[in-house]
Amino acid sequence: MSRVQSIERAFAVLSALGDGPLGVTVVAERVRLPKSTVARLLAALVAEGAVEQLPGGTDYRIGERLVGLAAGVQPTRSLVAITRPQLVDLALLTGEAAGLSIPDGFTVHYVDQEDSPNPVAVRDWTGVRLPFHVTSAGLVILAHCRNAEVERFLAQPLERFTALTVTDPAVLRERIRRARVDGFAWTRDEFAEGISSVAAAIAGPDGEAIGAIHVHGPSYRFPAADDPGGGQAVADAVVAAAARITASLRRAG
Amino acid sequence: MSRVQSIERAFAVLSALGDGPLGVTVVAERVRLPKSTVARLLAALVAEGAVEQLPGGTDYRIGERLVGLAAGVQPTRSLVAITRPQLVDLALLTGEAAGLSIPDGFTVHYVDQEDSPNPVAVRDWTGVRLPFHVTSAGLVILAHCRNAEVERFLAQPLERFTALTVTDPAVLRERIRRARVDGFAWTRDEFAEGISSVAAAIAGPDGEAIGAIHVHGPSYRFPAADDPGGGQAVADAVVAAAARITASLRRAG
DNA sequence: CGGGACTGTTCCACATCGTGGAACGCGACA
DNA sequence: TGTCGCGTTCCACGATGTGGAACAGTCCCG
Repeated sequence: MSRVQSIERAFAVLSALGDGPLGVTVVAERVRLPKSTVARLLAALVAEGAVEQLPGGTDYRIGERLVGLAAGVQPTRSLVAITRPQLVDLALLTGEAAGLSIPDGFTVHYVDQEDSPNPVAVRDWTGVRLPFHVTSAGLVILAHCRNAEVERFLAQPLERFTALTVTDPAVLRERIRRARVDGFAWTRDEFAEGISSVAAAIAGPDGEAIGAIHVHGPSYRFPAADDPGGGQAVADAVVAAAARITASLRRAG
Repeated sequence: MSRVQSIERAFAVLSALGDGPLGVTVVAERVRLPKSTVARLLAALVAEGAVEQLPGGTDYRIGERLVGLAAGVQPTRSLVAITRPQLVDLALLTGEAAGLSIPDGFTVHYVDQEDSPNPVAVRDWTGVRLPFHVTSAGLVILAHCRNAEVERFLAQPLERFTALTVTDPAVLRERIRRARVDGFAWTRDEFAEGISSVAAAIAGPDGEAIGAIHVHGPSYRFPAADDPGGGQAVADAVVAAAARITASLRRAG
C-alpha cells in the first residue's frame, strides 16, 4: 500500500474528529502520536479549512472545506450506489438493459445502466439527456409533478423524434394521468425506432420523483403494455424495484 | 501560517478533483507539481479512501471517505445550529447552563452548551459521553425508545457514579414510564454530587429521539421536580424549547 | 504494422521536511 | 499560592518526501 505518512496521520486525526469536537490531548491519545505532532497536523488542517477550532475554545472539529469537497459529489453518487444492485437484478430478470435517470430541467439525464445479458441489446445511454415526452422515465417523472409543472412542460414546442412520437398535449395529459394510476409508463418507438421501454419513478421524501428506473430493449422482442406474453410482469418488476430503492433511500436518509 | 507541505499538496489535489474526475497529468498541471509527486499523493489519498480511481479507467475522483467524514458532521452541525438560539434563550430564562446532547450507542454525547450567566455554574460538558441512566437527557432519550431497546440497555451492568445513582432496572423502568407521560426527566446528584438537571427530547421524523436538551446547575440552587419554587416552570421551558427545535427541524428537513 | 506521442507508474539518490521530547505559558482548582 | 493539565512552541536530528529519469502501456497516424 502506498503511503505518505503525513497524509495517513492527517486522516487519522480527521477520523478522530469525525465523532465530534476534541482537544489536542484527546486526539493525540486516540491516534497514538505526541501532542506536538498532533498540534502541527491540526494547524495544517486548520490552514486548509479542513478543521476549525471551536469559537472561544480550544477544541477542534471538522471544517467546511471537507463539506465543500464532498458536497459536489454526494447526491447522484448515493442514488447510483443504492440503485445499482436493483438494476443488475432487473437486467437478469427481464433479459433486457435496465437503467437509472434523474430529472434535469425538462429532460431525463441517464446516469447509470446495467446492460442486457442478451447479445442483441440497446446501447448504453449513460450521460445522455432526452426530453420527458419521448421517454418512459420522463412520463413517470411528469406523473409525479404537480399539474402546473406538467402544463409548463406541455406549453413548449415538443420535438417529434420518430413518426410515432406523441406531441399532442391532450394525448400526453391522458398518458400522464394513466401513469399516475398505474405507477409506470410505457414508450414504444417514440424516441427511436425499434426501442421500447417501461419505467417507474423513485420517490423522494415529499413524493416527488427524484429519479426513475426503466427497462428497455429492441421492440421486436420487448413486451408491449397489453402483451399477454408478459408486459405486465415486466412493469410489475420495475415498479417493485423502484419501491425498494425508495425504501432504501428513506432508511439511508 | 502553519504548514505541512504534504497536507497542503494533498488538499490542492483534492480541490483539483472537486470539479470532477481528472487524470494524473491534468492534476499535475493544475497544482504545478511533477507527475511523480502527484501520483504519489493520489496513491496515498486512494489508500485513505479520500480519492478513488474510476472503474476501468485511470481518472481519479473524490472518494467516499470525504463524504463519510463530512456526512458525520453535517447532521450534528445542523442540529447544533438550529438548537443554539434556543439554548441561549433557556440559559437566560433559567439562569442556568443549557446544553444539547445526541444519543451515541447507550450514551449521551454532549455536543453543545450555552453557559450560565451565573458566576457559579456547572462547567461545559461539550464532548463528554455519559451513560443514559445517569443523565436526564439519557432518560428522555430512553423514553423515546421502543421497550426492546430499553430492555437491552437495562440488561447490562449499570455503573454507579454516586451514592444516589439509580441502577435498579425496576426503578429505572418506572422513571422512563414517567418521562414518557411527562415529556421530561429530572436527575439530581446522580452523575456527580451537586449537579441537577432536567431534559426534554428532540423528536425525529418517526418520533424517535435524535437528541435532547437540558438545563443543569448546582443542586443547592437548582429547582427540584416537586419544588413549589419553580421546578415545573423550568421543565415546561425545556419542553417548549425542545418542541420548537423539533418544529424547526421539520421545516428544515 | 510500426513508430511516435502521451499517459500513468515506478525507481532511487538526495536533502528537505516532519518528528517528538522538552519546555513554556495559561487557566482552573484546591 | 502551588499544582495540575491543557495547548503551544522550539529545534536538533534523521526519516521521509521529493522529483528527474526511465519504463510500460495505449492510442493514433502514416
